[in-house]
Amino acid sequence: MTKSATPRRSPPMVSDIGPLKGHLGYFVRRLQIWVFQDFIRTLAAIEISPAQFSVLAVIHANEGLSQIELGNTLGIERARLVRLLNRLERRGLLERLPSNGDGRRHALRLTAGGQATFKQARNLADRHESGLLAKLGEARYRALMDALRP
Amino acid sequence: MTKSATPRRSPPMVSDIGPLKGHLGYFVRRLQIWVFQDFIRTLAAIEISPAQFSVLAVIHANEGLSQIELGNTLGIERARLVRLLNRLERRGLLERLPSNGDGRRHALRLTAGGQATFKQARNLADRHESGLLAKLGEARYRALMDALRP
DNA sequence: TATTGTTATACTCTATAACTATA
DNA sequence: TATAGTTATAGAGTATAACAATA
Repeated sequence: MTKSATPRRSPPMVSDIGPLKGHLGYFVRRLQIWVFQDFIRTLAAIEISPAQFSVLAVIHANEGLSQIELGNTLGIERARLVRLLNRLERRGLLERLPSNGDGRRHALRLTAGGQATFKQARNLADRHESGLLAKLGEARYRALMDALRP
Repeated sequence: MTKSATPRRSPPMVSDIGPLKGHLGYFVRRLQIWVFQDFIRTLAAIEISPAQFSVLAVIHANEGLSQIELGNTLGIERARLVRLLNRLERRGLLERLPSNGDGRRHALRLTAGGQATFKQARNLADRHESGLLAKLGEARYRALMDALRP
């Protein structure tokens, strides 16, 4: 090929962000979007979003927990969680079993297929994380992790 | 009063987050939500969201810039920006003037009312930021700022 | 009475595609 | 042909309220 097929576009001209320079929330938001976009791209082949990955991870680590516990752990509203779980259940990745003891609760479990998908997801998520470390540099990555972890 | 009027609720039981412990994106997301909720509460009285604040701030610092420049600066898609600006224009906070030179562009400016509202917003946003520093502690706040700023 | 899961509604955000007017 | 702004649509996230079943 002689030349790029993509049309030449003017370099995106960026302006002064003014007082946003002094706001933590602005930079946290920009980083979060950038990280999630990379995550989504990396796991696109298996169609697992960041929220779905977090749900599978917590169920995997806490088999039999209830929806309310899952929601509290991840900060997801219980009404929102219902639809999230519906989709994963329809995909055959998890099941809602009757809870022993409390008739109001469901005990959440990954199915065999859910375990397999989660294993793939974890491999891709690890690749994503290594990519972050490479792009941010070890020092900055470590500084962020140390400052962010509660 | 003798007792709290709010019903007693069981302490939210939180589970193990498993492999999420090793993912930067998880912690960045949790922090971002926490910071934005605080921002929204602090500026609730004047009904300015984080996105609206960022738009007012960049227009204030770059009077006459175009929508595409504003979008590039903040990472906001131009289609989304249209509705954001519509609302602020309807509230009388900004105006879209004809650009000299290029008939396709608008030159964005804050109105007098927009300047006044932005001044209020900046005061409240500063209070929000001081609150963050107090809640996170100076060391952690500084570490985050240093690691986040590009 | 309170809690768990569910349904429903409304609003925001994000991602596209297509249209227009201008260049 | 490409760009700036606009409109429209669909999907996801967020915030509520209300309901049934169970405690």
